[in-house]
Amino acid sequence: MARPSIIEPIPIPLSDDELIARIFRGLGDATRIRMLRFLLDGPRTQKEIVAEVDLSQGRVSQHLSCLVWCGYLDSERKGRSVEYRISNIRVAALLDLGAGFLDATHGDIGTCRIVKQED
Amino acid sequence: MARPSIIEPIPIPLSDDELIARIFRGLGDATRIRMLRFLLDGPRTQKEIVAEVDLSQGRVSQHLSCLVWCGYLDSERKGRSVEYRISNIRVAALLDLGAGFLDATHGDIGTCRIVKQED
DNA sequence: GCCCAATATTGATATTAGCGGATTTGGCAG
DNA sequence: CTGCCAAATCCGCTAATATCAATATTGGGC
Repeated sequence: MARPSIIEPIPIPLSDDELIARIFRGLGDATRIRMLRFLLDGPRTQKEIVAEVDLSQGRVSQHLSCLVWCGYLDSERKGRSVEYRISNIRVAALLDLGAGFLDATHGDIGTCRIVKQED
Repeated sequence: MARPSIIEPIPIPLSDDELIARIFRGLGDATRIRMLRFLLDGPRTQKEIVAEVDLSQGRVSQHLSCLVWCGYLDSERKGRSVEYRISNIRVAALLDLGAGFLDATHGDIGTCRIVKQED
């Protein structure tokens, strides 16, 4: 806020609310959750991840690059493979909290027609 | 998948991954984050919330009903108003963790073109 | 019952973002 | 350099969803 718009030093000025929302939106996809939970067991190559989640390789690659960019994962080239790993204990903490929240609310979110309508 | 579509006993069978993802997706909107953070200060009526966030009433109402349904907020009729309050300490914990994560990653998520592309 | 304030809902629309499949790039072995 | 495996990118498609504007509903005071 209160930033000279003429210069535009950073791509786009985003509010704290928007940034925090994006943190959560990054976790707001079942495929990414699945990959993250898989990686809680230890580092894996993309190929292993593709086999685990049973999605097209291109899709998995996109999700992984998103997760790395946003800071949930680290990646490291290993020969022709790329190995991915959970970058931060906060990721595990977030996943735990989310799961705990789900328990506490008895999965009501599964029927929310705003997060996903399917009456 | 692999379920007799004739009977359809429960609305829809959702995987744990999908449910956890939805927990986060519920928090994945700047408007909802803004309202939740405002309510961390204490209970407020919808009218007060509308005034604070400066958004259309209809939109606020929808987001609030989503937040209640999904378990982030409780609501209580008070005369002609409806008062909303954070339902659960986990909500505050999630918001804190999200904010902490944002700090730790220096807001890189703001430039992720997958969570939101705007190169 | 009547009227108004507060909240809820609906319809239309634009944008976001997930997906499979094809193509391209990078890296290692012969 | 050639072939091949792993990964990254691009493309068209579709579903999900945030938003506005307008309208409906609900509760309270008179």
